[in-house]
Amino acid sequence: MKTRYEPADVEPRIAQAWLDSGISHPEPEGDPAENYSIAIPPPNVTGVLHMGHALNNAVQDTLIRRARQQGKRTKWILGTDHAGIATQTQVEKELLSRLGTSREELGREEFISRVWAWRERYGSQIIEQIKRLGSTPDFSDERFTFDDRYGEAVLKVFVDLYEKGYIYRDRYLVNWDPGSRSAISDLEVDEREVTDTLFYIDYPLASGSGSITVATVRPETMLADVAIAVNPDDERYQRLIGETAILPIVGRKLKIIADGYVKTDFGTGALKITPGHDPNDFEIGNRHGLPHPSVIGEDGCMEGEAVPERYLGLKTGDARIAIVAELAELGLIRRREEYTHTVPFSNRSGARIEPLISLQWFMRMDELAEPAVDVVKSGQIKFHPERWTKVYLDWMGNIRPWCVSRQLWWGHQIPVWYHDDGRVHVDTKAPDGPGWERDPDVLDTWFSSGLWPFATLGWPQRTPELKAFYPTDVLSTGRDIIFLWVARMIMLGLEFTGEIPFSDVYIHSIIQAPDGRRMSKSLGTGIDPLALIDGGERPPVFAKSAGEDAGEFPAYGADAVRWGLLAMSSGQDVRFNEEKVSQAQQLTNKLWNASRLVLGRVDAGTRAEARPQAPEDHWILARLQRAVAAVGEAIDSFEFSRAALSLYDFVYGELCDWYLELVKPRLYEGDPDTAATLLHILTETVTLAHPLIPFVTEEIYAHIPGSEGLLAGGRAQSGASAGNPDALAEHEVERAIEAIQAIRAWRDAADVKASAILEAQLRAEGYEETVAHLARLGRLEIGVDGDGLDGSAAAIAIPGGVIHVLASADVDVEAATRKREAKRSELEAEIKRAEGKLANQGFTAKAPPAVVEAERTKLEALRAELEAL
RNA sequence: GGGCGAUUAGCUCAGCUGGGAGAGCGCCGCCUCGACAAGGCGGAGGUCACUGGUUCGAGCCCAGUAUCGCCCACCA
Repeated sequence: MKTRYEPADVEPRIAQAWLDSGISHPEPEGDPAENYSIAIPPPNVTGVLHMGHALNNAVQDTLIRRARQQGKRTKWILGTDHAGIATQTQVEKELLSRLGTSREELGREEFISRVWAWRERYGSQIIEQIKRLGSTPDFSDERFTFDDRYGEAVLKVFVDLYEKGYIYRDRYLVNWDPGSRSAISDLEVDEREVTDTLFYIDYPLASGSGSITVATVRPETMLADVAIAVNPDDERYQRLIGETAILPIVGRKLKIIADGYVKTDFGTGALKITPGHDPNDFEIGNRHGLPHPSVIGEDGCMEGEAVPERYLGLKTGDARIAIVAELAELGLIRRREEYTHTVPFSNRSGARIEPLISLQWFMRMDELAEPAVDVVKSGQIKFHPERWTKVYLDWMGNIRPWCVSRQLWWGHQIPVWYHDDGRVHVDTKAPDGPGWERDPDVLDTWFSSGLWPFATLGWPQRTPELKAFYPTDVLSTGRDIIFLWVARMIMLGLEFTGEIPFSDVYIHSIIQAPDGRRMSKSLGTGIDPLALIDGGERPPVFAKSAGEDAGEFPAYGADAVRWGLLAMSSGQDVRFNEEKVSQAQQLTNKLWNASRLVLGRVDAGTRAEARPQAPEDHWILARLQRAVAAVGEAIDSFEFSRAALSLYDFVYGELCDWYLELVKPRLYEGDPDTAATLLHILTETVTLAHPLIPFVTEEIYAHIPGSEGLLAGGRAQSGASAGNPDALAEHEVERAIEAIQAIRAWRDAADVKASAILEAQLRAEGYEETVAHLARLGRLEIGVDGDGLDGSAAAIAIPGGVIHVLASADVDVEAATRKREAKRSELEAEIKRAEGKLANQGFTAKAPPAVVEAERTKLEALRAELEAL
């Protein structure tokens, strides 16, 4: 065994062993209440692994491995998402750049087959990357949201919802994304701040007596104006309500109407109403029974009956310039001003949203939302951290219809056929006979992902998988898709299975770039998890100054990356910090070397068993017990950073820093009880650590004499960590540790060489069992006969007493005295504080007795220590 | 406009139900001591953003202020 743990030598081999072992592929048996299942958030089939995946995989794999240790039959459902827009866009780009062709040129069927080919080529990439992380989803049972079987479930859901009246088709104002040339949902729209010119335009009154001025940033939409609205209480316009204005350029008559929506203090207080191209105007138009003509087509160019011929086909931007020029010529532009406001952009294509009236499929959500609200309010589904509950409930509380149709090709085609004669056929199967044509649109990707937890298990068939693993237990994801995905899974799960799809929703942290920006490939702030694992270029975002080379990542290994990410993420958004990964690397290395110490010294015949002999054995067993509880509770309550740090504290701060040092003499003597106990401690420690750092623990486990099978197979924590902790022994060891630290600090202060063994006298009770440790680790020769005090050069204060150090050339007496006096005044100050507190009647009267008692005990101990000094 | 979160050591962050401020990294000093130099030991370093309040006692609870971040929302 090497002195340094090299993850690269170990991890691939072990990952393969896990794959071959079948541990992640359960038989579909038993009851979902006893079984444990998680459905992975399916990554985009053409995606590559990023930090969010790495963290989320660490989370889910930790949960899954813990469940295995608890003896549960576990299923981690794996699969990928066809990701409609994203994938289609990617393939279209590829077609254009490599073949100079477009999907339109290829035709629908050919294009789809190209996407499948693309999927064959790149689809397994992210799955391979997930393997490298050490994740153990069921690789033998991979799903895809565009598989035939999955597709059947999607169509069935559509048809059912249609028949129940939830899904309907309507001409409605939608968010049109000119980039992907499709409608998109409200959730795919980002608001961005933009500076536009606000034009004040005079609309002449039909009466000929003057004009009314409206303000707009989109003059080109005026061609679709149907009215002018003012606030009914606006005194300026009272007399104009009911009058008629003339739409410039076109000459159409516009009624001046009153509507409470109009603000009196913005613009001119008069609003042009364009229901065909503005959501608010659409509402107002509906209230007043107005038509909603359209002047902008799906290609973002001017079209429609209302458009004068000279403007037809112009892009909206060009049309704006031309129309403003014409208005200026007519003398109707009263004013222009800079105006900064937020406007919608597609977060798919980045294009500015063009609100358009369009014939689309919608899903009514309010009724479906009700039970989905109830199960969260009642606690059947819990969010972690808990604050996301409110976010979810607020959104569900005023949920709006969902536009589910997309004008794409890569997706589940809507199962609706239209006949020449006007008949409509909605069914999972095509109708017989001629004259039918299928709706060309496909469903929003999130429509199919919404079925993920049950469609992956074979629903609508009552498959053994569905019976055994649905409902699932935990859904772990990022907060950006709470509405897009989580909410829809809950609604659709309840509607179609009658059960909650999962009982806990864990919302993991977002890991930001080291400089606090969003991690993004295009910004150059992304960090590739695999570069961290296997070593690779450290991105420029790490550079201390611009242009400086940030060097390379060492090959930290998957364990380090997993632990590091978990330790970073405490439910809060955090900056990526490489030190945490490095800290984890040290942890794995430490554990590795600790195991070398133990395994190199025990016989092959030794079997792990707790056979405590000395106080430190009881102490470490108690600490182990505590660590097992702490790590377990932390994982169970989704506090992964706490779990990671609790583990670290135990392995580093207790096991390696102290126990191994204390036990060394007995280990070197070859004491069989010590060896057995050490093996027990080591076995239990790797078991405890395994969900968080699976590779190194598996590797160590394989070297432990008598170990059987794979640790990942679900070895349970052996509960009997030697029964009840021996409180007395624990206390003895604690004070021994404090004493050793005091001695070391004193040696340092007194400038004593590390190699010097000093003669000393112990003057303190309670070290009978541990005095040898004080001597060895404090590098003292401790006599206990009480002689030799005359030669005392210094006194070291330790809990419950003092150690006298005999005069020696190695001791700087002056420095030692300074140290002693410093300690003395420290003690005096603390005594004073404790006395003051106890003298406070309020404290003694109102504080809990236990607290007061603890304070008294502490004071006594301090006084004793000072006394001894 | 509404909501949520953050503000603790030089840096990145812990600190769960109120009872003497912690970690990792960085910094200083010592150490090739039979697991580990990616190591060990010791140390320095903090008015817990600010102002009030509740309490015997506040980093933690309450009110307000400031700064930063995120989410939701239909002001032309």
